[in-house]
Order: sequence, then structure tokens, then C-alpha cells
Amino acid sequence: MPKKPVADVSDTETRATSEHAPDLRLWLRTLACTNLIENHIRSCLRAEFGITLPRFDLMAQLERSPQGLKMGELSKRMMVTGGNVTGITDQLVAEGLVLREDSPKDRRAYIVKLTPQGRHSFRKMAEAHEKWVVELFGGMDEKQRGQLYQLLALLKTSAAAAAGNKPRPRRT
Amino acid sequence: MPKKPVADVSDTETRATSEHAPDLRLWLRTLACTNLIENHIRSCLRAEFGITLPRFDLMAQLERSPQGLKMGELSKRMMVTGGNVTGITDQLVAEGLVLREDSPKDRRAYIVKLTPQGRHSFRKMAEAHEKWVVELFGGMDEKQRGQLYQLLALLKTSAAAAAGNKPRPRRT
DNA sequence: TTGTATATATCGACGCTTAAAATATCAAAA
DNA sequence: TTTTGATATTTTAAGCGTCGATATATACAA
Repeated sequence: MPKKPVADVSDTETRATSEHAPDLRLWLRTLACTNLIENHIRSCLRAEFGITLPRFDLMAQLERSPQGLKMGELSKRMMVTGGNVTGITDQLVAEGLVLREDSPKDRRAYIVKLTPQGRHSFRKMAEAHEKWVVELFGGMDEKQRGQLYQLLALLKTSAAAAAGNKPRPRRT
Repeated sequence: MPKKPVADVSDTETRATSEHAPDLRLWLRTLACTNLIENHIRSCLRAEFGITLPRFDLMAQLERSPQGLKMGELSKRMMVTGGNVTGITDQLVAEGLVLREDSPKDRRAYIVKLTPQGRHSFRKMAEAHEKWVVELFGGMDEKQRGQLYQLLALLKTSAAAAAGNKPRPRRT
């Protein structure tokens, strides 16, 4: 049995101790939370629906954009490279869950959409997914969640500014 | 008292969704922050030191534990599977940055340690790494970072509880 | 028009990651 | 002792993900 990595008191966060900068500990705690949640959702999706997290994520993007999205749009929104989106899309097309249409405006581009079957499958999964997320955040009260939401907005702005200047210029 | 919502039995799903959608947005924002930061650090490590992020992370764990760590300890702390640790360790051993020692207590286990060269390499990288992290969080003031740190502690506890109870490995 | 630059997507090579199965060891009960 | 079950790690196969290179299409300038 593939023992899943279980977080305990000595997880990723222990990489930093008192001698490290507070910012480093903050980052490692952020990362630990994300890994914990992501690993749980991944295993739930697999156990309940036999789907991988990346495929679910791609379908989630399409569900939010019923008019369809170009490959590049998917790449940006999922924060992964274009080549990666090509591969995941290929898989979903083979499963009949999404389809590629030629863009009428730009012959270089495809428009990717959910098929009716894909939309139907996704909606059932999304319901369970949301329930899991609610459970994962359930130990915080509403005020705390609201504060966290606001602080993460600041972090996102801060990190985007810092990352944008350096060696990762992927901008539209 | 504000207007009372009218019960709509035929809309249970939609109601549940709009009720819990904030948690979903909170999770997606958390994920976006992590991806942004992680992608930036990954490309910086690659550009400046020609190393991958997983290898850096493994070395960071060993730096924190000079007595060395067993493979399973590394797996837990890095929150990845054991097979993954095997592969990354193999690479680092081949590069001379890490070594495997037989455990004197348990012949199944290895003790993994940084080599002197590995320790030296890591310290230079860690200095730059910490600088990048400080930059990424630099748009938040100290009070905000402190609040975020506290809220993430709550999230970690909450998520660990939810992930630990539910559809986890079934002990037979 | 021609040339150059930019944008869109795919491909191939390589490395990371998981899940599941295999191997070996340990520990303790029968 | 032998058996039983748990623990520690590796192995395998499939999928994810990046990077760099390529092919093609678009945009724009001279």
C-alpha cells in the first residue's frame, strides 16, 4: 500500500527554525498548507472519480468560460507552461471530455471547450470538490477566513511585483 | 434585520454553491500565491545555480538535520512520496552532494546526509533563496505578515484535521 | 511587396511525482 | 521457532511539468 505522506509535527515547515528569517518561515508555512490541501484533494479526486487533479483543474477553467479558451489562456490561468496544457488537453480530448475547435479569428489558435459529457462529469465532481474544500477550511471561522483572503490578496500583489521584475517575464 | 431569504427547495445545489463559494475562492487564491512564488523560486534556482527546486528542498531538509535523515523522514517532511525521494536522492548522490549511509540500527533503512561539498553548495544557494523570499513578501508590512503567519497556523491545523479524518488510507 | 519580429501551439528530452507492487527487514505473537 | 503483520525502501508504469526548439501564422515596418 502506497503510504501517503502524512503531515505531522516534523513536516516541511521544520525546514526553518529559529535561526531563519521570519519571511522564510512564513513561506514554508504557506507551502505546507498548500501541499496538505492539494494532496488531500488529489487523493479524493482519484478515489471518488478516478480523475487526476490537473485534468480537473483544466476542466474547471473551461467550466468558468463557457465560450471556450485558447491554449495560451489555459496556460496562463493554470500557471503552467504551454507544452503542459497540450498534453493534458490531448488526454481529455481522448476521453471525450473536451474538444478543440479551430479559432475563426486566428488560424494559429485553438478554442478548447467542454463537451456536454465533460460538463456533466465536471459538475458532479465540482460539487464534491467544493465540499472537501469547505471541510478543509472548516476549522477557521468566517472572520478569520475573510482576513486570510484579504492578506493573500496583498501577498499575491507583492509576489507578482517581485517575480515580474526578475527572470520570469511571462506577461500578456 | 435584513430581508429574509426565501427558501427555494428546487435550488439546493445552487444555494449550497453560492454559500460556500467563498471557501473555494479562498483556496484558489492560496494556490495562486503558492504557484507564483514557487515558480519564481524555481526559475531563479535554475538560472543562478543550475539546480532544481526539489533537489534544493531535499538539501534544505538535510541542512536542518546534520545527523542525517532516513528516507522516510525526508518523505514526510517534504510531503512527497517515498519513491520520489529515492529518485531525487539518487541524483544528488551522483552529483556528490549527498551520501547514503547504512543505518546501524535498522538494515532496511538508510541515513542520508549532506557531503561537505553539498553543505558548502547549499549554504551559498540558501543565502540567495532567502533573499528572493524576502523580496516576494516585501510588499506586506510586518504586521500583515505576522497576521498571515497566525492565520496560516489555523489553516494548517484545520486542513490537517480534515485531511486526516476523511478518505485516507484504509487500515486493514 | 519584402523583411523582421512577435504570437500560438506542438514536439522531444529530461526530470519530478504519484500509485501500486515488490523486496527486505523487523518485531512480536502463536 | 515459525508465523504474522507492520515498517523501510525500491521499483515500475503512467502521468505531470519545464525547457528549449520548431513550425506556422500574424503584425508591422520599410
